[in-house]
Amino acid sequence: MSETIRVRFAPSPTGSLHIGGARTALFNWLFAKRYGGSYILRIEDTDEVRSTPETVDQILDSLSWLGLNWDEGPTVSEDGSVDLIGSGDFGPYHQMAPERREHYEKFAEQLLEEGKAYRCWCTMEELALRRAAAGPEARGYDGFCRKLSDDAIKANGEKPYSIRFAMPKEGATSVEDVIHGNVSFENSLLQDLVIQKTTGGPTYNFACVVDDHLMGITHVIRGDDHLSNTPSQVQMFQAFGWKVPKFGHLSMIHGPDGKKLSKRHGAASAAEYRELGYLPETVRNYLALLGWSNSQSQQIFAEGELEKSFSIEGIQKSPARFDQEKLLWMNGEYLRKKTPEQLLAFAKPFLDKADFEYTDEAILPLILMEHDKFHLLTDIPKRLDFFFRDVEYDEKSTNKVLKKEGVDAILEAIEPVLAGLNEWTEPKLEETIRAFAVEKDLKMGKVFHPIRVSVSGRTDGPTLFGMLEFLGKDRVIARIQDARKRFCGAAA
RNA sequence: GGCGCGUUCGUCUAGCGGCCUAGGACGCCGCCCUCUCAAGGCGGAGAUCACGGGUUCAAAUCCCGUACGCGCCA
Repeated sequence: MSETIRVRFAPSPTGSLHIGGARTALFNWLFAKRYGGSYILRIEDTDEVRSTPETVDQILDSLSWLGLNWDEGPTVSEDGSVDLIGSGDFGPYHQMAPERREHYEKFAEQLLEEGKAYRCWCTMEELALRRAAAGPEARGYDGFCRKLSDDAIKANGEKPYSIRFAMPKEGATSVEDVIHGNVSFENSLLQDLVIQKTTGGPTYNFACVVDDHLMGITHVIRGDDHLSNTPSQVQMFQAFGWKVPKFGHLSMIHGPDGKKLSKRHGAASAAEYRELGYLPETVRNYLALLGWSNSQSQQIFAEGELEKSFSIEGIQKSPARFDQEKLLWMNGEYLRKKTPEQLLAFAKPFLDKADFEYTDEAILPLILMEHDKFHLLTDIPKRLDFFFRDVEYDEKSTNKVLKKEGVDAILEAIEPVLAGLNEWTEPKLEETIRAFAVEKDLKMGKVFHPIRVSVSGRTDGPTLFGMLEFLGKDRVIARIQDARKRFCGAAA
């Protein structure tokens, strides 16, 4: 029997989209694309204290940026406003919605009636007290209220209670995991989890089970950190007589030190990588390669190729460390595939933030000139700034090149040569400056480098003659004169 | 502490009993190209496949144990 695959990504809006969350979303998305299923987005906002509308917006924004568009879930309208009820046949797509909360209450009540769950009046204090009394061996809930007599229950009357799931204590629960294979857990170790808090709200594990069932989820693909919760969830599915979905637990992403990736390691959210100047396709491609590969160890995937080659078999069980170096290399690869026009469009937000004015017509040929050198979108304003504003001289560069014996004389001598040029073009400039070096019996570098640093302020940059052409005669000569005064001790 | 998961070059990985004197990619090193910086081309170093036992004619690949790491619960 071939049922239609339905997967979901279910973030809690308590922070921006973490890079690990982005990968979980990506793998769900890829899974749906590859096996012809639906990818659902569900917001798990049961944490009333920490969930905020702003973080919902951020998460949706990051997902959209990465191109991980959902088939069902919250909707974002033209003006950017978010509707959490969303569109699709299984909504609302967030757990705080009244309709959803009614479901959780109804199903908790059902378990209560069927004797598969029970009311628990234990307070935190009582729990702590009994745990202390039981000694260090004691673990989890002691089942106090599960054993309560009818009279005792009546005696509790209207006092607030939580609802606990009555976990079976015999046998074992097997989790069917498409990545790890079958994993088995002893039931005696499973806790009688609270499914409804004293406040009336559902707990994470319960809401998750109810929603996964109601939304027809066939494969639950999530992080390895949930593997240990899974047998409890499986038990709940079974208590309702619901079909248990298949699971797929993805390994974690670690920082370079092997510890869980966090802000401590630098950028940890998708939004940060966007701001650093990474392309969405880079982040997508790189994240896919963390824990997945095809048999050819292919590195770069063209548009649409990833979702075609993706397969469950290629998913790695072990955790992966996040390698910033490789990400940077990959971004360079993707940047080089872009046309100057595309690069300009992508770089716009960064150019507009830069401290200079530019026009598209002026900057386009410069982007072309430097095309192969960018690793980040932020490199575009960084490498091109001196074409549009005054030179900022790099101290190392001026020390190394301009503050040298004989440099002033060379620059002084080249000035009239450049001033006398009536054809200010790249080939003509090259011909003239080379001829100058030959005539003066100087090595090419002896002439090229001082000019380069004088006009750009640094040793690295675009091809010299192209740069001179774009700068124009007046600015070149003015900058050479200025540099001589400032660094070569030339008379003012 | 209990349970669970994991372990191939520094890093991401290929490998699913003989093709492995372990392949690719990032990074690193060298050379070439060259007006700098990149990019590109070529080459190199780098993994006793965590360790110890089995099974087998043959194991990175199968089984068992140990160690270490991580996760969940407490």
